[in-house]
Amino acid sequence: MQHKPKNFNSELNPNVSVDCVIFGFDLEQLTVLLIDRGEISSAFGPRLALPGNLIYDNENLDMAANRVLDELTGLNNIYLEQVGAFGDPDRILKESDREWLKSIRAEPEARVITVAYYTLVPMSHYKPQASSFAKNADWVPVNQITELAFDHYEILQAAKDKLKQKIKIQPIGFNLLPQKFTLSQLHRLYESILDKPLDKRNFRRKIQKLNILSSLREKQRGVPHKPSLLYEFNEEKYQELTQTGFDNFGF
Amino acid sequence: MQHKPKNFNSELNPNVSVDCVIFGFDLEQLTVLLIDRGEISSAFGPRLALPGNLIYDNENLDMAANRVLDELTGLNNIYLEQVGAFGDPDRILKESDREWLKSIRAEPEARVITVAYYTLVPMSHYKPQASSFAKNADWVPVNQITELAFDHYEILQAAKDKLKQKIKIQPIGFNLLPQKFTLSQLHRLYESILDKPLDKRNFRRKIQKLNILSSLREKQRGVPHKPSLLYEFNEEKYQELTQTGFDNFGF
DNA sequence: TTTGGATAGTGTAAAATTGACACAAAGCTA
DNA sequence: TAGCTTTGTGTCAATTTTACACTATCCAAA
Repeated sequence: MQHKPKNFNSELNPNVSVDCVIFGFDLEQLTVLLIDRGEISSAFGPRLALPGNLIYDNENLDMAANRVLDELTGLNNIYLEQVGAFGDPDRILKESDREWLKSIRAEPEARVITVAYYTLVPMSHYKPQASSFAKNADWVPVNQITELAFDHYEILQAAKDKLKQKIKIQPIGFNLLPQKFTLSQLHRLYESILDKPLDKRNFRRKIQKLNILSSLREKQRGVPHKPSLLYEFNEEKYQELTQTGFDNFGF
Repeated sequence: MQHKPKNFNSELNPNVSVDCVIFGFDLEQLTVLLIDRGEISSAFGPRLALPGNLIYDNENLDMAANRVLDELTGLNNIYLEQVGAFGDPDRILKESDREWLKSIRAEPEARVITVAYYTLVPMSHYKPQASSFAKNADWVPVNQITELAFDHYEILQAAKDKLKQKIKIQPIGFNLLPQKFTLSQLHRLYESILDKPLDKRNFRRKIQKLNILSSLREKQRGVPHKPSLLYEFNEEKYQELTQTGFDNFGF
C-alpha cells in the first residue's frame, strides 16, 4: 500500500537518492524485490529497477532507506545495511531513464548520487500484490537477473558481495527466514548467499557447535518426506557468543 | 603542494563532499593524515579534521577522492576504498564548523552528505611540510585521536573497521610499507591494524606459507641489533593465490 | 497395506591448522 | 669484549577441517 512520508515537511534533495536491495529467500534461493517500471520505460532499457527515491533534506540516510522500504512494503524494523554511494555522473545517462525520472519529479538534468542499502526481509512478511496506485513490485531470484535499469545491476552485485562478506562474520541470515525453520533451509540459505555448495554434515556440525539455535520440539508437517525438526534463532545465546569477541563463522 | 583541479570546468555540487582517511604506518603504529584548521576554528570545536572537499558535478566519487588526495599530498595511483556515505542532517551542526565551511565556499545552510574513503599510503612517500598556502597537514597516530571536527571521528572509526575487515581478506597491508620491508615491520603493521597482539612465530609461519613474499638477499643496515632480512611483496604470486579462490587470511 | 520416492539425520578417520612456548645468533655501542 | 637489542627458528598438543554413505521417517500412489 502507498504511504505518505511521515514527519517530513522539508524539501526533497534533488541530488541524493537512496536505493534498496531488498533481499528475500523463498526457501530455495535468494531473491530481490524489484520494481517493474512498465512498458513505457522499457522502450530503451530494462523494465526492472531497484526501489529507491530522493531523500528529504532533513532525514538521515538510514531513515530514507527505511522510508523507501516502508512505502513499498509496509515493513519496518528490518535488518538494513549500507552498501555504499554510487555516483558516476553518467549513471542516469540513458534517455529512457531520464524520462522516467522526470515522471517522479527529479530534475533530470541534475546529477544524482545514490546511496545503496540492502535489507533482509522474511519473504513471508511481504507478498506483492498488483494495485492501481502501488508500484508494481515482484520477487525475482537473484541469479536470474542479468540487467537492471540505471546502474542498479552494479549496485546489486555490490550488495551481494557485502552480504556474502557479512554473513561470514555475523549470523544475519536468520533475518531472511521465518521464525521457525529447518537446518536444511538454513543450509540452502548459506549456500545461495555464499554461492557455493557446503557439505551437509559439516554445515550442521558447525552451526550446532555455535550453540545459537534453539531446537523446538516440533516437526514440519505435510511434507512428502521425513519431516525436519524446527529451530529458532536464539538471540540471547548469540549475544553471549559475541561478548567473547567472536567474529568469524569460518565459511 | 597546491594543485588546481584538473580537467574540471563544471560546478561544485554544494550537497556532496568526499572525505579521505589517509592511513600511514610509521613502522611502529598506524597513523592518519589530518588537517589542522587553525586557531579560529578551534574556538568551538576540535582543530583537526579529515581532508575533504565538495565534488564537482562531472567527476565520479572515486575521482573526487583521488583529487582530494592529490591536492593535499601530490600522490596518485594510491590504494583507495570507499567507506560509505555519511549524511545526518545535523552532521555540521556546530557553529564553528559552519563558519569554517563558509570560508571554503560551501553554503553553510545546505545539507551536505559526505562520502568517505580510506587510502593506504607508504608514509615515506609524503612528508608534510608547513607552507603558507598548503593546508597544514600532519600524521597523527590513530590511537592518540580522541576527537575530530564534524562527524569525522565517527568516519575514522568506520574506516578503521573497514580496514580491519579487509586485511583479513586481502593482503593490502603492503600498501602501507616501503617496497622493501622486514617481517617484523609487517608483523607490527598487522598488530596495529587488527588491534591485538599476534604471536611472532605463528605470524611468520602463516605469512611465509602464503608464499606471496620474495625474500631479498639483503639485510637491514645501521640498526643497533641483529639486522633483519628484507622482503618484497610479490604481486604475481598473489595473483596465483587469488585465482584459486582464496579469500581468507585467517587472522 | 505395501512400496517407492524424497529428504532428514547421523559418525569417523585422516589431514591441516592453530596456539603456546624459549633460546641461540648477529649486529651495534660503550 | 661485554652487554644490549632484536632476529629467526621448531615442536607438540589441541582443535578444526574435510571427505564420505547409509538408515530413518514421512507421504503418496498403487
